[in-house]
Amino acid sequence: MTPEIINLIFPNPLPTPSEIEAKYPPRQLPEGAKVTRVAPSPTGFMHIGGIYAGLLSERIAHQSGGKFYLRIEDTDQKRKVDGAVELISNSLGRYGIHADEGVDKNGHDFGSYGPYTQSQRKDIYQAYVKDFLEKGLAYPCFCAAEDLDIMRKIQEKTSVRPGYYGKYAKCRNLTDEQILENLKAGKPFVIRFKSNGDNNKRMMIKDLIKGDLALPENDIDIVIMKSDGLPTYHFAHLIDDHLMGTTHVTRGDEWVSSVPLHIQLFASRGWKAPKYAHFAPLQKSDNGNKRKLSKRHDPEANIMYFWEKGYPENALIEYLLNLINASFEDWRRNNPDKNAFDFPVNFNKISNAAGALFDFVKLNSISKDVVAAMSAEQVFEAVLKWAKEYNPAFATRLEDNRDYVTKILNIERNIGKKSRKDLTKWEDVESDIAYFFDDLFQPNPALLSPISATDVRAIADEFMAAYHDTDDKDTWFAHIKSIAERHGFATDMKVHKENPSAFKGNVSDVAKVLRVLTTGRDKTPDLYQIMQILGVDRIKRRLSAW
RNA sequence: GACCCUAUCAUCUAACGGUUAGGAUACGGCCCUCUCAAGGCCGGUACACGGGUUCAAAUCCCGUUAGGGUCGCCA
Repeated sequence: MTPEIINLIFPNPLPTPSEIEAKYPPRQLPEGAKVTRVAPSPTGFMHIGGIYAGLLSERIAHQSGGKFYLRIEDTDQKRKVDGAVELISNSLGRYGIHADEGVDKNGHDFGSYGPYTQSQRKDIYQAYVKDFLEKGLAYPCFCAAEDLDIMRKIQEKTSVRPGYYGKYAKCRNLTDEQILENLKAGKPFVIRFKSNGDNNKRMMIKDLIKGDLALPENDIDIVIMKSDGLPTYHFAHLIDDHLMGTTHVTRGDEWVSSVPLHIQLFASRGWKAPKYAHFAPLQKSDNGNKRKLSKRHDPEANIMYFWEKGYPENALIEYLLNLINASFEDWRRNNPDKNAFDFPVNFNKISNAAGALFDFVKLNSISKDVVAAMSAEQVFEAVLKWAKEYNPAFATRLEDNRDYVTKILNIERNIGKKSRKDLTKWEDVESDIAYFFDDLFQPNPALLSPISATDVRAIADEFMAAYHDTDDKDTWFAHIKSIAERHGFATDMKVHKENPSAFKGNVSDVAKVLRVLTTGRDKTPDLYQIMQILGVDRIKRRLSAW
């Protein structure tokens, strides 16, 4: 390629590769330290898979004493959305996935291997593209989209492998004169990599998750620089992961078939390629088939879904960790008090099978455990934070009744293994505790049947006549038992079970009357504690209102 | 169409030539019990199919079937 052509392609001055490399010295890291990254595109949508990828990469890096950074891959200007970087940064931060280097929520760089936004690295990529051109490793291609469509149709029709390679790579053999002519005519062009690969040969690839793979060499002359002057993913990967010193690339397994190309690219510059770890993306069951969790069809693909529902951040992290390494749950059982981030993540233990189905049942179960391990105060703060964003009226109620609600949340909490585990997510709290508030309390006398109205009346009256909120639980229950006895209900469950026809019911029916009358529900947490919190006046009112 | 990957309970998975195929979630039962939840105990359910190799196969090989992925100026 003549200097004249290259100057026509890159008229503006560019740094040389060695100038650039001088600014990216090798990282001084201890032996075995891994450098990883998460590299989302700012599309305005944070996929749960992005959290999965971020978590995995972050753990791998930090557990090895290495570095983890965030890079914004915005080379597709069409898909770029305002505010997307902030969303990415906030999303990762929310789950405790902190980058050592990268871009903050305002789009500002931190760290010394930047810039970390690809659109700001245009000169760097172009410097290398120019170098590729000079070395004869790349060439300009003037094929328009329509030309490529025709090419593909012909390939389809003649049943040959589609793609820009071999004799189909028309621009590969353009003469300098032809290139000059096109350039001078102002014809749009891209730069393509001149592949020397042979599709009939296999190359052995070691993937940290998938194991050894034999993939065909790449013979396609892929685009490395688009007509807008920005690089494609493949080229940006080569340049960035080299300069930024990435040692381990963790990414979705849709990239597996590009690995031969990537290795080829690294080899073309004599650079050491990073190690690759390809994981299967989260799946969704669809009519008996599995498919990727999709932005369009699955609300839970969007990380915001979990914010709206109020899933504790820890719950999602634990669930994801469990998918990353199934041994997590054993570890958790043996280390109930440790931070989830202390769990040692291991590439070898990532399943190399097809992607896992996202399982809400399991998530909910984990979430219940996570919530049960929190203090009432912690739950209160978390619910309040959630409500401020998603249920402002409830937030106001919470703030106006901080102590009262904290007491409610404390019912049967932190009593070891028997702690209540009925709270899954913050969204559920409002309806769970509604009956503690007079304006939300809904009487439900239908639940009292088949107990007779006279019995209900008598139970309510007699209970109230001798209810003292200073009584301890045993005294309180003895009182209920005595009411049961007086009205022909068994006080002993076993006695009732042996001879049910001798009684109207048993003491649980008496408790049920009180429960339904005071809460409007037939299923509640411990009634003694509920009454303690409700207070004498409220109980009296509800028992007599019937 | 070509190429690559994958296949164990309903779900996530363990097993790396010899196990009554293990665990967790879910489900069912019992116990506990003022209801519910929790907890304790118990239970059922799986090696996709067909051939090999081997004394021995979920595990290795081949094929079939099924699923997933790639083949873009998207990442």
